[in-house]
Amino acid sequence: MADEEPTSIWTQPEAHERSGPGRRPGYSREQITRTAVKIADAEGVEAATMRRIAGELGTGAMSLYRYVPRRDDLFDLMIDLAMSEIELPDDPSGDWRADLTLLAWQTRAAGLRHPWLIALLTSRPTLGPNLLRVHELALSAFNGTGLDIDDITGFVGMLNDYVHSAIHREIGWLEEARRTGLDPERWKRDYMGPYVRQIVESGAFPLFNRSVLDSRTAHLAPEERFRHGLDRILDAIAALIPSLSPR
Amino acid sequence: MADEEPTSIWTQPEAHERSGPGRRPGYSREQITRTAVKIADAEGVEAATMRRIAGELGTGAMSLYRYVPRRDDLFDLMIDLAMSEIELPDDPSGDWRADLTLLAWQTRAAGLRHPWLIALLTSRPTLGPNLLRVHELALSAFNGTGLDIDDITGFVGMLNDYVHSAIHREIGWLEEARRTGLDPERWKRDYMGPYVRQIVESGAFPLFNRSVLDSRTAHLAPEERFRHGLDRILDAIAALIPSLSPR
DNA sequence: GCCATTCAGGTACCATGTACGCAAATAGCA
DNA sequence: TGCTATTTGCGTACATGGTACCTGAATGGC
Repeated sequence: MADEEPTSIWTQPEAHERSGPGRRPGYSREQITRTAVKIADAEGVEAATMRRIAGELGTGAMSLYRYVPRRDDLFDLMIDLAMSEIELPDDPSGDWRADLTLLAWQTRAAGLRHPWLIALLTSRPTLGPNLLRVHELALSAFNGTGLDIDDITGFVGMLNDYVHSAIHREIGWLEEARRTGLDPERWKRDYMGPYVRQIVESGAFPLFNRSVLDSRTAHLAPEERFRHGLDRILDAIAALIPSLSPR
Repeated sequence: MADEEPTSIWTQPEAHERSGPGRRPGYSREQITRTAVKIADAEGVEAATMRRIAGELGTGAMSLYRYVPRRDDLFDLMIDLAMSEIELPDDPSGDWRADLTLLAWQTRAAGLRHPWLIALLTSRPTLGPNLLRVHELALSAFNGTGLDIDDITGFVGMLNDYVHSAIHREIGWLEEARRTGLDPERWKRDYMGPYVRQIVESGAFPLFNRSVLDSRTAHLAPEERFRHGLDRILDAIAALIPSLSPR
């Protein structure tokens, strides 16, 4: 039963409820994944090392390898666990805009709860069951609009691009502050601040300056900023749907 | 001159042309960065280790630390070097759509030449001079359209989101194949293929199935796919610009 | 020609993923 | 009730990574 061949973790389900000889497993994929998620939430993914996770569970690092082939696979499991928190109806409501709005806010909530989620998600081409579930609902929101599948995937892609990068921006410098070990306020003032001020004062990039100095949305609460961008993307999609266009 | 304080590398320019006592530097930031880029292009960022870069230059790993504070800063320098290859006019042409199209294709070209670029760019909030230059041109493309700065940054963000994630998708599984050490063809067939087939055959996600089986754009050449998506985003932006709308 | 200063880079330390191997546990069978 | 095949638990060990520290070599000014 040697699997020399590297295969996706989703094709290697956990051996459940075995009935034969041999010691019973003392842990589980889910338990390990939950522990990893807990650590990553509190201290960042880079803190969720095999030894650390094992330590948290009161065991040795190598024990984990009975449940997870490689650390990268654990990332896939973490992503899927986080995605499982996204609560959506089983079927689309018929109002694509409402469905996608709900999906966007749910995704944002999960992304803020697990600041590593979006970075992992966009860095690994993974297709866990919960990602599939969410994606399926996104696609099905456009059912009945008369769009063909290419347009639908295109629009869902547009929305996902926005949602992911908006969350990324919202978290980005917060995470960077944590990684460098400074508290967010100091990071902004002492680390990035002086450089940005220097750029602004140089006057070399006038529109960048305006985007820093004259921006109104920059001073909005994060939720409002997210809502603004989301509405704009949904407006854009609406404008591209021929059957909705006045023309 | 102890800098205990962590500061952005852009506020710590290289000490050029010193006139005092002491040995002359034998290397330079740029030389080190170019070497790192060359290695990363050929074997991935993870191969561009301090030892490896130093080895390529015929020196010891620790010598690099005279020029670059930390490896992360080297990433910022690599990003900026790659961005410097993006060739753009100094001033917008007056045709925002043409300018942004050029920018998108130039960005794609750089992203394909340096498969690590987009991943690093989206994972690090960096503001190197060349990124600023490119961003400034993107913003200035909308000068004269009567849009306020918040709308402009919003539209530029929409475009960037698309361009980055489209390149990411185009490279994504290719990079994953390289990381796992399989050649791309085998990776698709043996690694991801069986799982996708299993999902499709389960029939659990009908629209996902259609997006896999009935998609026409999936079979387009990568350039055409990119062009399609780009046109759609630009159409969407155009539709959102009030002064261009028929209404 | 001496000296303060700067660079080169070897050595060393610690953290990480993980291959290997053996001990412990367990269910079926004698 | 042992015996055995099988499976898990996990200590040890190795390779590889970033980088702190330190010594010696080079260099321009006095």
